[in-house]
Amino acid sequence: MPENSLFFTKTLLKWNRESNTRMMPWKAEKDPYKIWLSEIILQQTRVEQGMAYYQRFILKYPTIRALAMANDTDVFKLWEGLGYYARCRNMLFTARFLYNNKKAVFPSRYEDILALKGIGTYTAAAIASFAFNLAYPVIDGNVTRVISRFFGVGEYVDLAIGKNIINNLAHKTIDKKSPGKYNQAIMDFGATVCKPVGPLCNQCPLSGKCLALMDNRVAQLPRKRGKIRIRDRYFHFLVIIQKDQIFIRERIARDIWQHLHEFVLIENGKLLSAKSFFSKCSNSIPTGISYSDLIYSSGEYKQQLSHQCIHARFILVKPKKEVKLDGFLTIPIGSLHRYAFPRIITKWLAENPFYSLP
DNA sequence: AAAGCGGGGTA
DNA sequence: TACCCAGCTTT
Repeated sequence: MPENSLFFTKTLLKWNRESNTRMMPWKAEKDPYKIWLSEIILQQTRVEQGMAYYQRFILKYPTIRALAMANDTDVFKLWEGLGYYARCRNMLFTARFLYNNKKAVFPSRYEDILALKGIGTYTAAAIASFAFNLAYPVIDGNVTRVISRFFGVGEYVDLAIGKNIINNLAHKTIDKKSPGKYNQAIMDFGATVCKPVGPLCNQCPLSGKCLALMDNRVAQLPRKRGKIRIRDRYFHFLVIIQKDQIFIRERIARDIWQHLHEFVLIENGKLLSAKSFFSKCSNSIPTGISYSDLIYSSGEYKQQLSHQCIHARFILVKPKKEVKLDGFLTIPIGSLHRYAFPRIITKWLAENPFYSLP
């Protein structure tokens, strides 16, 4: 087994030197701030999806100080569409923490990096190895897959037992001399060769000693526990327009899309037509708004989240009586673009420009 | 240990 | 459809 582990490490480094053609803007980057940003953006996010966001962020907020000074609305606007918005919140918090308490210097010890909000074991190891060449193995989806296949780990990798085995193997196989290079190598290898589906075993340099391949279990590994169940929710967005102003508010409840914005939201057990919406939800609808104020009602918009499926209808009204709403911002329609909204709302906005509506 | 959190790509 | 992606935090 130790010789297999050495073969594994050497082969990945060799593959990285000779065959790894994957290019990313933050490769060879040494600024811990930029590495941090790239790693946060890439949590549960494909490189191709995060690339443009990274470029825009670096341009607008090139330093810890710049990010610490930014206002929340602008930063969330830049994050809009990327998902997992707690990442954005935590980055802002940590940037301000570092700026106010650490002279805007990013910590260089693994434990100190790990202690920062929004940074877990993967991200701490990535920053420690890439920026400071410390020998901490990254363990992400790629690494878990490559290791579990090559070493034939059949335990559930999302349970403590399997995690421990992967963790031990990762520590055993990391190259102590070039941990950054090695971490980069194994992730790129997992993304381009040892892929989740359709791995390129026929041209894989590890195939000679890959236990999963020998046992014909490549497609079965890594093993994971059962899947989650998805909850359906039905959102009715009441879009209220009054003298070229529109009502929006920030979502602050303990729910999805925290710190993004929305219109008046009324949730129901099922998706209602505009007409039944006004009759069935009358006690949730702000006073002074009635069916006779209806200008337009959209079809069904759907969005699949990791744990929920959102069904939404947009109902546009222009109340005849003046309405006031507590907790809402009234902003000019022309300023909508400054605020971050969930994808389902930006999609509706894009397809229904207000100038085209009656 | 399990749940919750986005959005998009791929077979 | 189902699965997964350079995961983390809270329950």
